[in-house]
Amino acid sequence: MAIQRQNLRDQVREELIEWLSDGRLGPGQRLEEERLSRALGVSRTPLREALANLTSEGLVEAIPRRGFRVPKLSAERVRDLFPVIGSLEGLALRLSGARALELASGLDGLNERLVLPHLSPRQRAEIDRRWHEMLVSRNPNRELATLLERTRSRVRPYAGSWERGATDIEASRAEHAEIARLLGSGQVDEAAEAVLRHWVRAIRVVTAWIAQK
Amino acid sequence: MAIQRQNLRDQVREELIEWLSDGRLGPGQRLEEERLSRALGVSRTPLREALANLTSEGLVEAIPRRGFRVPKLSAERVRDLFPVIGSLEGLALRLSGARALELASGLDGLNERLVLPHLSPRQRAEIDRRWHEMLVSRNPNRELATLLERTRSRVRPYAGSWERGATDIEASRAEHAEIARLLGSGQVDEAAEAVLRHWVRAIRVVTAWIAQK
DNA sequence: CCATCGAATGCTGTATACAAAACACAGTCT
DNA sequence: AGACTGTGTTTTGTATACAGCATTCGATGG
Repeated sequence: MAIQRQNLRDQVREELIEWLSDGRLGPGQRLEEERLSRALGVSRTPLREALANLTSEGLVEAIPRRGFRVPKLSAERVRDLFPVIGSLEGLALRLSGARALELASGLDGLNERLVLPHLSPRQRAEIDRRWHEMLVSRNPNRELATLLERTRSRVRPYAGSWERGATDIEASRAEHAEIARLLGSGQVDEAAEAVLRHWVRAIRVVTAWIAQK
Repeated sequence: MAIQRQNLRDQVREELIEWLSDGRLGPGQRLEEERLSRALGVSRTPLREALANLTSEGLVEAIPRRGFRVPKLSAERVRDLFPVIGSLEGLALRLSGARALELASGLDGLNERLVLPHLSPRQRAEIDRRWHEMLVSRNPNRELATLLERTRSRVRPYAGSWERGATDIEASRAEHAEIARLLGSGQVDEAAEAVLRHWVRAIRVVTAWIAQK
């Protein structure tokens, strides 16, 4: 049972996150308040409150006197955010402790699907997302969980790099497998380090993809 | 020279953060929009946008149909946030690399002042804040810096625990010194671990202080 | 034909107005 | 006496109106 949200601000917020995730709002796009509010069926006030909300999470950016935009793809942002996510996921693992042991098989199951040949970049990104989601699912720290979720949603627009050629999918699969193996054998600290390395290595891949576009 | 902010939303935001930091707005307090907007000299619209903004950072919380409040002190929040901060500061150190070496003497200088006998809890908290600020000042990762700053500002209301008796000030000083020593000798990874331990140990102190109040 | 200046248009930033929900308090009923 | 209901007041949530800035497109001059 979903929580009944009572104010438009939060409903609009969730809807915008949805639109940002599925690409209906893409990087660099300008968010014209009048058009958007009509599309959402609300007035500009709750829309602007939702946008102000998303601004501080970095999902949209506000340029004074020029309104709101979806941030453009930026190699610098990838370089900065990926290690942060890696570090936070590592912390999540360490805080999961023994509860993380049982994750290994589930992680492996998802991981195998990552390399299926017929997948679209979007599908692959979705599997990867769920893999990382499962990875931290035993973490009891709520603040960490929301922080991770929010930070990860900021790198959602970079999911396009999962196209063949751009990402060495087999390398990712192997790293995932190694992390799951370490986890399964109780080497949580080592797994945490491997997660960080995994994200740091991904920087090269994604920045190269950005440059080549 | 401060950046000339052009919209009221951001100005109000900064002002509210100021009020939250210096205690003019204390934990549990209700934020009546009409009164606040009059006090700030703006209308409710930019105020609400600023509040919506602060909501997603956790500095205020929104209760539907009941407005905005300053979050109450909560032991759970301390347990959750402190390790996150510790982990992020550790990452900041590791990303600082060799640039962190030169920090040691400055850190020690501040650290000595932490134990001066005549300080108020507020002054001690301020010195501690500046110590940690300096600790991560060589980190080149902007995203990490803002994330750290924001997360740290959420635990600002817990600064009252710096009163004598509540916090073992000497223990903090010793931990700071150890971190600076590791840093000075180039053992950055060990320093990062020590920072995390430092924050984890502080959980006990601060939760005890909350309970005893 | 190109460049530069200016007016028009569209959009943002802010204020205000209105409706609906929550709260407080008093009066009434059990 | 205690609890409940009803009314008045306060406060939030949303919509709309208005002013001012930015951008764009066209006109005019070189």
